[in-house]
Amino acid sequence: MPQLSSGGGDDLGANDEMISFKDEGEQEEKIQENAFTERDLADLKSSLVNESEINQSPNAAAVRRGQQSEQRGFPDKHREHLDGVSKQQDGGMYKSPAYPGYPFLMLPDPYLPNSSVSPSSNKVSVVQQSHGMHPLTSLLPYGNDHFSPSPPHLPTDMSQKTGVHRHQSQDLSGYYSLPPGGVGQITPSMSWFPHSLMLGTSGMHPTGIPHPAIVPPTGKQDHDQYDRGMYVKPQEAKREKEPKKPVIKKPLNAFMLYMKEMRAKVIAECTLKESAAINQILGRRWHALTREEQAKYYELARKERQLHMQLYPTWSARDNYEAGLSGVAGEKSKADWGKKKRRKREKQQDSNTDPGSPKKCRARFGLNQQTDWCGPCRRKKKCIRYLQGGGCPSPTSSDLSAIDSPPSPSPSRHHHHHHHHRLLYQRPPSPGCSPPPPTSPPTCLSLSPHTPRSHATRLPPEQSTANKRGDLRQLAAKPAHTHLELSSRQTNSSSTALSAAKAAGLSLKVLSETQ
DNA sequence: TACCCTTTGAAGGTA
DNA sequence: TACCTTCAAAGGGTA
Repeated sequence: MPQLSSGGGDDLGANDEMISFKDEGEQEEKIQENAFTERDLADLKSSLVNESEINQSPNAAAVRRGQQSEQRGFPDKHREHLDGVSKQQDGGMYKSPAYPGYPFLMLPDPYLPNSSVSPSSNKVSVVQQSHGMHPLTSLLPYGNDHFSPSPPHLPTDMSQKTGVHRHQSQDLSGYYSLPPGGVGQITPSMSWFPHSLMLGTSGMHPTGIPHPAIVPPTGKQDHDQYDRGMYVKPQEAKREKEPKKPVIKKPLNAFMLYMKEMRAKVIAECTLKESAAINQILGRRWHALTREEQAKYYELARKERQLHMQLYPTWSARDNYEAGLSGVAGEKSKADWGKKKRRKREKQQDSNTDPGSPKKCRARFGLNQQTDWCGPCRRKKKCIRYLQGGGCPSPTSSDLSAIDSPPSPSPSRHHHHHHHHRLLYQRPPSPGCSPPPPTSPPTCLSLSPHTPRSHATRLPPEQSTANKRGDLRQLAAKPAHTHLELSSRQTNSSSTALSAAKAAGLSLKVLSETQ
């Protein structure tokens, strides 16, 4: 999340630490450490002032750890803090019935009318209503469908492994305006009550308020996404002596939140339906957002994570991994997992072909020339510029690392990039795609996958790695002939030609591919 | 029917 | 510490 962390107002890379919002606590620290956040997020923070006292605890990370370790003994310090949080929240953001659902009970002030960021300007608004979802669903990463009535056995299942214990609901008391201390006496299973009680969602069984993040362990989520209210169908629960563990989904990150909101818009504008293409557009739009705009989503995501932590103190992302591994629960079957593992191996095998290089932008240019770093280096990731120990391309392209190819990367890497762009070009959005907004980069995939230079400085290095990931996946999935062709061409090309290709926005690659 | 694709970000694991 | 992998949403496409 470069935009938020670009230190000193320059490009994102300035401070790698800019991985802001990585964690509430970390974020807080980063904010304090980085001048950027102080300035660029001043509005955000000011708008969040009320909440900052609440959620941006001195050390949110510690809060989580504390929560997780709470089962071993919740630190009094945290308890006090959370009590304070509860009190503050009681009189604050959650008093409004306008947010009758998790997690956006926690909607920050910026999303309130009197905030510095007006709701109208706030893109974090109603999303996917077209899908018959609650107007706030867009802000409800887990969807309001999770609040469908009657999940009966919740306590039983929830008290099982996945850390769905609710005895940390003293934390929730803050979010749900429960009297401090009152919730603390609630049993793990009972701690769910605050949800329904506080939400005032009529018709919901007090005990049946499922958390949106929880989905039935079986079945494809896509098919039951609007019926996830039930962790396990009663009949199934009865049938199965050992009900499958519910799957607690990961909290949505900022981009996911953004996607949920903007997807409908993109679909409407571009008449696209293919999610892959839509997501590409969304990714570009995401980079086109201003820092402030992105900050909203990061803040939402932060709160989302925070609430998720509080709801599932012992939950770990690993749980879902393990779900796939064990095949006991989770959306991923063993077969799926095996495929992923296979793909993983393929990736590793492919990466092994890359000799790698000790050289790094970080080391070569130093901190004083971070602007010359490649994207990954800015993120303290693997340098893509010296992968092959080759020459250093124009630093100006570093931010376009997603599309820029390393000077002379391994064939495999070229392959990845190649396929990436091939997809871009061969699977363009429908012609009905409307032109991008003035302030946005092309929303529709154009011949130049490059993000406009004007945005380059804000382009998160993640784009690079993300594309690499995508390319790697494509590598595993796509035939290699085009890759070989491109590789040969590129390997025979001079660095000048490559530079020209870059300058041409990869047109060379496309051309070579179509030849 | 199940998986793929595609995006960014977060988290966890590994060396 | 750096890097890698997986998962989160979404839904048309594909085998």
